[in-house]
Amino acid sequence: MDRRPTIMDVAAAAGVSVATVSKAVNGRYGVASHTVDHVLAVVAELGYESSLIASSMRSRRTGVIGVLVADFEPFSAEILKGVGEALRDSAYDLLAYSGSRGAAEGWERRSLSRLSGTLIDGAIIVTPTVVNVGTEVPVVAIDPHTGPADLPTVECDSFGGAIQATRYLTELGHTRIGFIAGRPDLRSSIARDAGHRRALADAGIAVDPRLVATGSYRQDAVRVAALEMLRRPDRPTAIFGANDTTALEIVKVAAELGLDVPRDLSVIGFDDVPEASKAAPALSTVRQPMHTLGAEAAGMLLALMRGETPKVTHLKLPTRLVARATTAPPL
Amino acid sequence: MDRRPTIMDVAAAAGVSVATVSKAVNGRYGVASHTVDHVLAVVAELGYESSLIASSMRSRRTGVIGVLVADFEPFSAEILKGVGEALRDSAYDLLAYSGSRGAAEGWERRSLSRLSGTLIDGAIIVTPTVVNVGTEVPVVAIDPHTGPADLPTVECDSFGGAIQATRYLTELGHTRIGFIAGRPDLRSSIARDAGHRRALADAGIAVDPRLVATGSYRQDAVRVAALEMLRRPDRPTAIFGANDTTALEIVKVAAELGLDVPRDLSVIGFDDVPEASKAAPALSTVRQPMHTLGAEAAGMLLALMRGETPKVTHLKLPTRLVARATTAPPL
DNA sequence: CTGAAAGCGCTAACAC
DNA sequence: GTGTTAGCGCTTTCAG
Repeated sequence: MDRRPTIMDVAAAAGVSVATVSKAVNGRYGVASHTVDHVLAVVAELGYESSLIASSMRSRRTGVIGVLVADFEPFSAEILKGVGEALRDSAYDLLAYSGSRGAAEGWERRSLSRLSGTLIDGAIIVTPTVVNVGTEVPVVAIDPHTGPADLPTVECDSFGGAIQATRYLTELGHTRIGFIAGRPDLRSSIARDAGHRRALADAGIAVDPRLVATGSYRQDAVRVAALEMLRRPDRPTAIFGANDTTALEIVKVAAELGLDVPRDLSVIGFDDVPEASKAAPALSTVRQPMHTLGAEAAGMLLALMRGETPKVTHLKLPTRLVARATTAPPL
Repeated sequence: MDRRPTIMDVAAAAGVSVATVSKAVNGRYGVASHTVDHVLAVVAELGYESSLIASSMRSRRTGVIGVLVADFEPFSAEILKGVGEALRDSAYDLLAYSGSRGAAEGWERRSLSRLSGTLIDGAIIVTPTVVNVGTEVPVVAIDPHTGPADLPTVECDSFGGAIQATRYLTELGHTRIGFIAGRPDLRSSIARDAGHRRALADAGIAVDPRLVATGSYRQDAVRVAALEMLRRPDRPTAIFGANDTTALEIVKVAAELGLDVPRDLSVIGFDDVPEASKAAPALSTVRQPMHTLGAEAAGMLLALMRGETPKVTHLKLPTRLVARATTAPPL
């Protein structure tokens, strides 16, 4: 726990000024090469590393890209892997940040504000609910939740994906299909709801309002909704959960109620997070390409940071149905 | 992209000094409550958020915990989720950092040095190769790679896990069992090698040095090793890869060589990252509890940061064999 | 109760 | 080619 050497320590040990050390370390011109060598030797000997904070405070460029998430949960972790892959060969460090109160409204504004202009040169915000953030650095949003943003965005086709999910259910022969939605104020959530209704309409099935509930992507709310829906005498034979976490919770509730999945109840989710395929039974779902989402956002951000204007600033990626073990024809 | 308001802007708008703003924002004593109210109102109006960097530069406490990784790959992403879960209800922000040259030796020293004492109040380092890092903040290492560290550590039982893997193979009837190791200088890697040999010895099988190679956890090296091993006339009927990434690459090479897994070759890995179960065929492996690893490290770090001395400073968690579709008896 | 002023470690002008 | 100096935005004594 001894004190980390500062640039002053190096300067003193090398017998030069701090300015010279700074120039030597950063490879600036105007320093004799033997001085550079000497300084670098002292740097190595002392194990000096410039403080990211102090330098970023002055220089306004840090070589760090930030990924802002509400929370490190499965979805954002997958995104992060994608961003990491895309940035692996770039010269950028990657910093992922999650505020302590991820759930609180406005986390993205707070995090961005705390980091931008100083610590990071650019940011990727994952599932922000607020997107009109004024910042000093380029920002790309992944799966933004509110209306059309002025921010460049990358997301998957939630509408189309939801159609795939519900259509799959209708094609299996289900007619009583429940839907447990995400947060009603969120864009992707609304799109999934709309897709569900469209598929139902396409199959000539009327929407039963008692078979639609709001889970808000929150475990407790999903549980309440699922319990109520599944205790009905005319309970649905299939439920579409607006994301995998929702769907997994539905499966759990069904099990508690003594219902066999998929015999008594089919369940399908959305996302295909790793947990979906590891669940028992493995969850049928609609896969969104989370790695690609992250990688595309990274590419877009890099372009923005180079001062370019990306040709596509609102990328929408396709989804794919992944039928696994929680779906079957109705009895 | 307008400039973020600084504390000076707030002070000017509120007609007070920056010192007063600082005190009001941070809830320090010695400010009239009506002044506080007024300042806070201005803060809200302007959308001011203190710069994490600037404050950390002065105050030495930031309320941020850092997770340092070489790279955001599957293993570290799982750890991160575990840490995130454990810290969800704490007051700490979580910051995960990966330097641009994650592969380079000494990344952990560099990252830690750049962040510690300034940006973060404590750190969890994932799979560091260097652990004698002198720092100003408490540090916990997960799965450290070198000898007994003076640092508190959390890791899984690599030795026992490797025994499980190889024993499973011998029990299936394999006698020619290859091993593609990780980096020879890494602790967990050495332990897996040792476990493999022990299980072989237990089964009365002599170690054939031609069936042991070093993959260094690097795709290219694994490929070379696997190709060489599998092209031998007396090729092994099973290979144990020191981690899942290694094993997955072995499966790939086998396929290219026209070998059917598991009919012609059994493959088993180590870790059970999400990718293992999603692979086709699904990878048999030894599961290490990555979430728990992360959560335990977080708990330990929190204790350290509170100034406590954790009773256990070197935690070793058990592993579990997960037999899936890449293992079968030899022909 | 409030404000002026001194830095935290570093970089970038600008002198020498 | 090298050193001096002025801040970056903030917190913290210490006066008033």
